[in-house]
Amino acid sequence: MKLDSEHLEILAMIVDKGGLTEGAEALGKSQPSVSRTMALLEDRIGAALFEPGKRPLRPTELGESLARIGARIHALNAEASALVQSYRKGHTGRLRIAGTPIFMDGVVSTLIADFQMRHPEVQIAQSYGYFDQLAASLRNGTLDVAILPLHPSMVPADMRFVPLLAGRNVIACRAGHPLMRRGAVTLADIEPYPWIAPPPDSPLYRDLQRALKSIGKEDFKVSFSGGTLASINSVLARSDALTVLPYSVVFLSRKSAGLEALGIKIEHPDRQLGFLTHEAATPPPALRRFADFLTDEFNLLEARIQHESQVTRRRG
Amino acid sequence: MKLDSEHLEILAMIVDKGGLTEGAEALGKSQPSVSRTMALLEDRIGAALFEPGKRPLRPTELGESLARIGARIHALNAEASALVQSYRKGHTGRLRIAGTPIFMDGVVSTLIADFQMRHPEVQIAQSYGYFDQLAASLRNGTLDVAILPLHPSMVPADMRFVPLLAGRNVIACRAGHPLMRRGAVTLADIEPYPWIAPPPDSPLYRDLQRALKSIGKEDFKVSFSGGTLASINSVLARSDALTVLPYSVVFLSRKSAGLEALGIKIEHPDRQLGFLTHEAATPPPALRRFADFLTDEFNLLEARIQHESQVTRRRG
DNA sequence: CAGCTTCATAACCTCAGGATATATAACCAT
DNA sequence: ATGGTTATATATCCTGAGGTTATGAAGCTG
Repeated sequence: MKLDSEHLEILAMIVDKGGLTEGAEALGKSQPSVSRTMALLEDRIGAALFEPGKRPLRPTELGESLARIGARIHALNAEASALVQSYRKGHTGRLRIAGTPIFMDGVVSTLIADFQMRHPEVQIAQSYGYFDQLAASLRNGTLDVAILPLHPSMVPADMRFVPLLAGRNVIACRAGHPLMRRGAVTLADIEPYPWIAPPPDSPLYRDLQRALKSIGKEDFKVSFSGGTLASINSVLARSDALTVLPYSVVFLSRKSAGLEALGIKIEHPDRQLGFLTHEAATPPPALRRFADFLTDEFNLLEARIQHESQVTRRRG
Repeated sequence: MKLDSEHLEILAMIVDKGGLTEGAEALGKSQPSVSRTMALLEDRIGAALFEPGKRPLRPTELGESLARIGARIHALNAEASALVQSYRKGHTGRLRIAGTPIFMDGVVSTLIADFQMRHPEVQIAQSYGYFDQLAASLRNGTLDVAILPLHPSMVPADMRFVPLLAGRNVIACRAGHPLMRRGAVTLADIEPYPWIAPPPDSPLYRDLQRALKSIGKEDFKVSFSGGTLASINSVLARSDALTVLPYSVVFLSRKSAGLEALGIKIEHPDRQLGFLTHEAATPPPALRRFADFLTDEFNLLEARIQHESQVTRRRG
């Protein structure tokens, strides 16, 4: 025999309120409705839930026991409703975020930490990938949002791309690097130093090639390649090697990693960092919160970078 | 927003079984039924419960969370069903039992203890009373069963009386009483001893009067009156006083209280100990169990008393 | 015991949710 | 790839739970 949980909840409310009429009112139902419902329940279980012939309806022993269970069911049901509400508002849920490694490690991961301070109930699953893989994951629904540098013309038709930051690249080195002592740096200046290269399949590797070509340097010596940002930072900090990194990454890890950007202009990649989502997929509500958060934080970051460059320019 | 607990239970089953079809089967419903139910639930909460475009249906994060709650609701619901089953079989419930004090204390209370060993989930509320009050309580539904000595002609029309034991009364005294030394006891023998009387409003008091009158004793000295069985036993054991008690009570408290019955025949009351119930009331199922138990135990008791008297007679 | 309050019943209507039949979409193996 | 297999969704119909209002019956109380 299967009881209707709703019936048990109604019973609990009646017992709690001390009467059928008050219980019905508290439930937002009519009195006859709950009366009939209780009659039906009594029929089903084949026993009285209320003492017969008592006018402020008083539960029997069995009625009281079932009411206790009904109250617990009600609490669970309310918990479920609250969970749904929280989810719909974006305060709860799981967010699957992926992006290109350097940006994820250098910029996004710190922002994710901030985001989780505000929304501890949002579980974030982060992974890495480049454009093709990211787009595929978005399409097959295993990813909610991708964060990567992209040229507007490269955005697939079935996706939406929201730019967050201009993709300015710089040549980075350790803070105490010999090149940092001079004001302007020429091609000849950087000639003797070895290079750290991002993984060969990454866009940054091609950026590095193009950047060096743009300042007239066709071939270069690679002393280290293939590492993640943490490795790159380590090697960079303990050697006189150079590399090409997004300025935002250098900006954010200056203090912690002891990095600086050389004052030499290199070609800007015609891409912007932004996030990519699949139009067809219904995004988890938490994504909206995260996207808003990212937009705000990147605006702030951009403002800080602007401010910094003005101060530096004024000083220099 | 109020979710349907049933929906959550179905969701839990689908997630548990790993697919909609299997879940439907486990629930004893058709596959389209649960499919539509889940579609309805998704509509209501405005979010996906299952990853879209996955064929062995896989729950989303939200779906899994709600399924967990659904499973807990299901457990509570099952608990309620089990409670009802247990109640209907008489293994659970509350039993309000009342009766005349001497019998309740001397016979029934020990049986209640035995009964509760077998049915620990049956809560027993015991109280005391005489006929009028017991009948009134049965009629107004504050009592489930009364245990008292009654003459068949005195059973009210709206009630049912089941006799359990013949109402043989005896003169009781302490085990080492001077009268116990002689074989047959005469009226003259008991002349010098004081009497313990039950409460004056009790049937036993009238029994006492009639019993003594039946052996030719019109007036008697009362040294103690009005106590419960515990008091009577105490006084009886520490004095040479006599009293009239049901033989069953003496039989059961011989060892513990050190009582004996005199070998003098007194008038039998024309009543039988039995239990009285209200015909109109729907009895709690546990009452049936208790009534059956009482019947069995009293049969056993009667057999033990029979056996005893035969042994005594053979010996004496 | 009259009047108030509380609960039960009646009559009506809507819609959740049961079933079967069938379409459609993933999955899998060749 | 592609066709067969399996899993899920949709269509349609039908029953009954449960919502309503109106009204009757039964406890409770002064």
